[in-house]
Amino acid sequence: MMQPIRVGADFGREFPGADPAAAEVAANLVRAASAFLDEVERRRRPVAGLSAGAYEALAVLEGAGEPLPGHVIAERLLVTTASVTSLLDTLVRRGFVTREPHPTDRRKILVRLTAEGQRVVDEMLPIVHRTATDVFGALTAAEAEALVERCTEARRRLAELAALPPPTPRPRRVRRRTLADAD
Amino acid sequence: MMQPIRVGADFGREFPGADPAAAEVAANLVRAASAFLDEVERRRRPVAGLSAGAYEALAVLEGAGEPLPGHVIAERLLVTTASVTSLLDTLVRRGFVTREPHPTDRRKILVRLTAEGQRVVDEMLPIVHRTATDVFGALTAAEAEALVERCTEARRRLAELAALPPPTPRPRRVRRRTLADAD
DNA sequence: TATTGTTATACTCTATAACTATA
DNA sequence: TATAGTTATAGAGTATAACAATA
Repeated sequence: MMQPIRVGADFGREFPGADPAAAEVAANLVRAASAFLDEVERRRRPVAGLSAGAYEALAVLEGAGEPLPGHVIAERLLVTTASVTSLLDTLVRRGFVTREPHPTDRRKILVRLTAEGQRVVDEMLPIVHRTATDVFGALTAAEAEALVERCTEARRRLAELAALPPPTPRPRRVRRRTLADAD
Repeated sequence: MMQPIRVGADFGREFPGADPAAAEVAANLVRAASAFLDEVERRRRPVAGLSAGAYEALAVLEGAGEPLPGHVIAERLLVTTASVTSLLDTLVRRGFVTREPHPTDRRKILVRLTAEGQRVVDEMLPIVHRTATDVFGALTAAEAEALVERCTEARRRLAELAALPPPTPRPRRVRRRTLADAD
């Protein structure tokens, strides 16, 4: 009952110049990734009731293996330092990290994982990996490697595209209906 | 310079029972999908400055080909009717949809795309498909089909998992470091 | 009673801008 | 001047709960 997301037969007429197979790949990839993240969040919620960003911040800290200044966390999370400030407010309030002064540079703070924070990470990371195993563990080594390769090529291409100015208005579309109501 | 996201050599010791290949597939898939959505948003922003949810709502309306009651939009978007109310407030204010009374069921409203809303959809959808073509258009038919298949299997598996109660605490993890700082 | 939609409220995430302290 | 962090402010998105109107 769970079928691939497919484009309609008139896709080519409606979107001249667009590749139907590419559209299907994109739709199916995005939906799969989104469903995966939903399942991770569902399983992870009971651990500490934190948002995805908060769990990521804890994982970054734990991955570094040492206290980190705020702007480094901001870089890894791809958000502004202002956003990190409020994220850390939550984590400090919940007792999962502490702020301490940087020993040599007094502009900086160091964010340190508490024992409780470490406990959260120790519960949370296996949940993520277990979910991955539940979802993708049945793939053959070749299938897994092919998937990783395709995703890496896509990320490579996307990194190039992101460096370009957004393309200007496309050829106008002809008529209606595509993969709209695929759920 | 853009390499696949890989787990560390000690992954197996740290996360007994977790499949390293599955973890790599999950990480690469999620990152690729996220980068794709970022690029779509970057290209789509100039069209009308709407959020992803607002564009999706317009696409749902246009895909249906007729005015829809609010709760149907909520179902398709997987959000509550309360969320749709505020989403529609924005779209009405911007002039992209109108609310009108349902002819027979006076509890309902019908949301209708305006000419301006139609214009937004006509500009926006080709941008999405063009992005897909830019990113995935170089795949062979076999590669594309394999990708679609793997994603569909994952969604199928995830639909099963979502129906289960979240699994209870996993075997404890042994030591530190995995795919933390892969960016 | 159930359904539809709105309002009220609250919380999180994120951003920009202005500001302080420090380098 | 540049960097690090905070505060203030704002806006989007989402949710739950209570409610009104209608079926």
